[in-house]
Amino acid sequence: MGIIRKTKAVKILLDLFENEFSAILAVDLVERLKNEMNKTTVYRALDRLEDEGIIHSFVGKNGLKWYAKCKNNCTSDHHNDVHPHFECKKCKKVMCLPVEVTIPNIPNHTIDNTAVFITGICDNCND
Amino acid sequence: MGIIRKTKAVKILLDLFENEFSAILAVDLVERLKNEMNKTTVYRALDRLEDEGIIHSFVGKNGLKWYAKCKNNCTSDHHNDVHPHFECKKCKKVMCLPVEVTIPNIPNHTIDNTAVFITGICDNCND
DNA sequence: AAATTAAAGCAACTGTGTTGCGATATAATA
DNA sequence: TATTATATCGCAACACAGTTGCTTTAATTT
Repeated sequence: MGIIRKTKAVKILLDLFENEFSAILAVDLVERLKNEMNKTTVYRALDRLEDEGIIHSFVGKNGLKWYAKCKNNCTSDHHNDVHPHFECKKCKKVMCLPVEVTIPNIPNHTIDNTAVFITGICDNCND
Repeated sequence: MGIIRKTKAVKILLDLFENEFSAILAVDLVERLKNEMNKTTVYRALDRLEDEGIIHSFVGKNGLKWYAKCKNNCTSDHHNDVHPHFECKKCKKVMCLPVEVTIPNIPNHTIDNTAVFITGICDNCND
């Protein structure tokens, strides 16, 4: 762990996430890259990038998997990106929101991980 | 809307949710009821019950669909159950938490719906 | 450059959820 | 109660995201 090969697939994906502000659907990546690599390759490379703490994944309302770049020094052991994900009903984009969500104390429960998924209308579409 | 037929499937499902505190996986329902009804029937009856505001659904970390009984006078138009769902890593149960989660204001964003999914260890397993 | 190790490609598969449609049950009406 | 209308059921087939096994190819190591 800690070592990730700079394969063609990894380079392409890294580049893609570098230039993409919003999150990307796994299936969209497969579609966009179908001429450059096999879908198995896409899924496996995404897995590796996530293991390395370079990107993180989450599941949308419909059960589809999204990926977005990590910004908070995540490692293979721990993802620090516990921010909400926001899906705009208009432009359909999904974005990471740079805000903290505080979960109220729940008696006797040990909280391990929190995923917040918000839908609504984003700032861009709200003008 | 507002009228739901008391079919065999609906009765069985209602009874099941009445006696079940935690949420139930759709696939588990299909499995549990496979001798009594077809899986298509299960999915369609669940749809109807959700439309009527009797149960609500959400998606777990793995993309699987969960259903749980509504407790806050939900209607077909609006589900008021905006509580977190908590999955225990030990007993694997998923429960609705009766707490409010406040999402911080996000400039220029219109919030429509919020889904919070928490994983950890529940009170029952924490003793 | 040769050997080692990891990633890529392909095809076939898994599993959840959906759809179309004829058969059947429920409710409305006569 | 018998008849008609309408919604649900069951079945088989399908859609589709994601996975697996295995062989080939590419990236590192020595």
